Amino acid sequence: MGKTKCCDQHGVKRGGWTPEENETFVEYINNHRHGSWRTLPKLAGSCFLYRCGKSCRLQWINYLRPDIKRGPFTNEEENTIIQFHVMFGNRWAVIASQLPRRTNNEIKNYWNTQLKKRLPQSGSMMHSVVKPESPSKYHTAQWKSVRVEAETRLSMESSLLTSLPTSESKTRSHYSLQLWNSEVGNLFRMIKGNSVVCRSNNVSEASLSSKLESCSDVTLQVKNIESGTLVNKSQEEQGIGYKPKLEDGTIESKSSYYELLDSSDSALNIFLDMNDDQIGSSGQNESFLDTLYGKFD
DNA sequence: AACAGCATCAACCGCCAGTAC
DNA sequence: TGTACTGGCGGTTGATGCTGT
Repeated sequence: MGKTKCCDQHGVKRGGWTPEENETFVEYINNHRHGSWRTLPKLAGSCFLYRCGKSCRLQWINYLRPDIKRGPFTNEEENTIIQFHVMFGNRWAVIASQLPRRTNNEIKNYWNTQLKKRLPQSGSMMHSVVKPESPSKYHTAQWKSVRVEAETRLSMESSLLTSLPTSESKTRSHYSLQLWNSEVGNLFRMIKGNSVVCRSNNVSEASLSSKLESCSDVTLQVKNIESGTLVNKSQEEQGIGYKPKLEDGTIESKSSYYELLDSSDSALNIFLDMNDDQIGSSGQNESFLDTLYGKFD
């Protein structure tokens, strides 16, 4: 539907807010509460502002609200951001809800200017996917192809699931988070529309980059997506056996590889077994997490 | 001291979903 | 039921400050 830009009116001021404007604005809000943002400047009349309501709202939420915490992010806040970004991607509002005194904008800026730079660059994991004509087919095809790809790469991720101390791994939320943080979860999120570079707190940059490096060694041939068949089989399907590289460049033993494959395959199947209602929007709703938890109860 | 390039962050833009009419 | 309005969100931009040469 066509919408008029709220700031297209004549006489609407733009740009940075002056201290006087801020002061008057806060005073007005304290006396009247904001009500409708769009009508606020009119209601406020000549006492302040030739600002559009949207600008007022933003200024209040991001700058003037009394409960905003300013200043550098603590390590704890940083970890929270990273953790939730892994789970929810660029859903700043969701992440901000975990840091109640921080604003979406602040978190977004902090991510883009600080945290993002520290993350390793992901390779093009979807490079071999053939893009069908319709979005729904594309969605299905992506998921199918990534599942196949995942099956060739699970060994690298499985160690995350199997290396936890027993006591820790028994905590369902921790395990679920671990799973969600895992490459399987990452692949799943990519299909759901979040192209997020996954970085678990439990994975060092070195190991992750090692993983990504080894990923590039795996050639994936998934062409006939509609029929669900593989035109060209990958090496391990031909019995050659894919051997993940370790950080020191050595090759992981075949036996451990196959042991690990099992657990991650199960993990992938858990995601696959969930329907869209359970998953919700990128897996952020509570029923999704409950469903996920339920898989381990 | 002057300039260029980079980093930061406040502010804006466009889109979307919910809601009122 | 369709349209318009509003609030909210994420992406992007531009002004400003900082740093290196």
